[in-house]
Amino acid sequence: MHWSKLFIPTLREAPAEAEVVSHQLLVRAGYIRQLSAGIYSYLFLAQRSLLKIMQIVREEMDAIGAQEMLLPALHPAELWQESGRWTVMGDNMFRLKDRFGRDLCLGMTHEEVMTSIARGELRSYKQLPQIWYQIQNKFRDEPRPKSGLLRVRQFLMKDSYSFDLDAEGLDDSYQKHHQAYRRIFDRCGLNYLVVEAHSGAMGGSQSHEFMVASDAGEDFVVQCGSCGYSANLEKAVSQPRAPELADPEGDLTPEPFHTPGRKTIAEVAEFTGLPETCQMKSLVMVADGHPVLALLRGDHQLSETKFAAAMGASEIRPAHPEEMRRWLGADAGSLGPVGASKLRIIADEALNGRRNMIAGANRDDYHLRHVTPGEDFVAEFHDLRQAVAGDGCINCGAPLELRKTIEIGHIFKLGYKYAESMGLRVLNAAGEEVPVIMGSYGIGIERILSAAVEQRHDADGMALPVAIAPFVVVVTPVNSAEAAQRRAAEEIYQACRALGLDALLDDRDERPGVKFKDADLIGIPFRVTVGKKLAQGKVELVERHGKASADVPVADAATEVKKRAAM
RNA sequence: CGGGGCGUAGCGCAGCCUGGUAGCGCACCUGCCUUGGGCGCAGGGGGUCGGGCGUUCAAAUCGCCCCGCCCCGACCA
Repeated sequence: MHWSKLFIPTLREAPAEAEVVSHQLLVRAGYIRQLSAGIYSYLFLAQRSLLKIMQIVREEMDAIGAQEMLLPALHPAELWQESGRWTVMGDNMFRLKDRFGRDLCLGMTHEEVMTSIARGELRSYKQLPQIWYQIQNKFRDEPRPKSGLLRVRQFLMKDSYSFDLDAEGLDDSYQKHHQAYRRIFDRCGLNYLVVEAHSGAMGGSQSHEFMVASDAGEDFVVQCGSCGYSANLEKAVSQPRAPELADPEGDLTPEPFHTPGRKTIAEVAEFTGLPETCQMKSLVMVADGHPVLALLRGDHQLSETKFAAAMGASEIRPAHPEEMRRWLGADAGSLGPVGASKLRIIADEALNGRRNMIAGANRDDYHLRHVTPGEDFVAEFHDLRQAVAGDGCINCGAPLELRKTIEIGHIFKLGYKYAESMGLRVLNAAGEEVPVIMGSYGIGIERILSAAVEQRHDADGMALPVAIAPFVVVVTPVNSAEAAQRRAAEEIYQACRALGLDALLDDRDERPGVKFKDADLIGIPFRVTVGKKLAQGKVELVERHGKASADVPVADAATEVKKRAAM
């Protein structure tokens, strides 16, 4: 295509509100424009890139036997009421009414619709397995859209759903997706990692996330450099570091001592001269309406995800100050497990086997020393703490690293949740009616583009991988006043097209600097510069990523690009 | 929803405190010039100063209300 005819509105300066690199560059390079908070228009270049990403996704999904469909974005409330998610999704769901006052919503995900199709049509185990997918807009009323295309209210998702007769079949569908996702992200040129994840509001038993390491991301994952264990921080388990000081020996009795004004772990540590690892942190929580005292080692943080899972609770919150006083008789800062009879007590495993620790006394401005779990109070032990960098790997003991990441894909084993709530059953070989076991699998299309920009950019702009760049090569005559350059550039451009390369001819009447800057900014992987060396029959072939440059004969330029682009 | 910041030409910003003709750079248009990294010169177009109400002879500027956007937090597949 001829650049002079295209709409590629590049900017010298990034809009003030863009903070993360991918947002700044996508706007500056004329890929996207914002319509409203978390709502973006994808202009010509973005659309070309997204179409390429979607094509890769399609090819790999089709390769595992998945069948593409397109479901509605507009859903009746009844469907979501059946699964129970009409209420579960809360304010995150866009809701509207039709002219008759009937409730509708915009689809945030499509388990309900897919399940409703399946239950209407699937009758026999002989029809299984099935994998159905679509690439479609999702709508989520995010509390806080941010970071350009990374967290938005309307976005493209490839979502697929598997239907199997039994757990073994689901394993197979899950593995197929896992492999397909690897191929998709490999082909898109991303460096990514696969981590264990928790299932959240989707429900289900097993789940993995595909993550791209980036400071622009919002998820934290821990990773073991030694054995490869990796998990979302919400889910990660670890060996805690050893307490800094050994516990006092013996069957000592809890003993109150005055701690005036010392409320935080740090203040008590400073006051007693003992490390934070000697203290029990007491957090009063409410899980599905029931009061719970959660105990952690002083230096550890509660993982709310793990806590909710341990409680089997769907809604958890910290207790209000008046609740704490009612249940324990003291304010936050002096709370502890000894004598806490009105609450269920659960403790992190790092406290199991510890002796004679310090805890709040349930009396304002007092703490207890010599508190021992199992002797001075009874608690259930669970993994409740958030892993931290430097903890030991649960598998091999090596120190864990913490990385910030962008989630680009997520696969779930749903189990029977939707089949049961929505009545999706088939007859098995024995003629018995059994529920179908499901999986659901998502890829954020725009996040692939954003993550690629985050991962591959420099001071001049983006350097997109060949597979997802809007064009593979741009042919740039340096001096558009020179007919010979124009002619050679046009020939090379045509030769590239003849080889099936997505080529762009920069035929604009601009100074060379402008053309170079623009080409770098929008991130075309290869540039053929037609300039002075044309007199010797040579042009320059420049790779955007790394800026390596080579002189090649005019006649070889297109084939050379083709060769390098295939690498 | 809590905290903070911002809203003046397409983009980046000044002007506001101390009320009195709306400015700068880039971009855009015309002409000349130039042609290997956002070139130069000359001329030109473009503004409900986010919106409403109020104060005032007079409001971008002061007051009140509202809206929008961004960041932090809460929340989140």
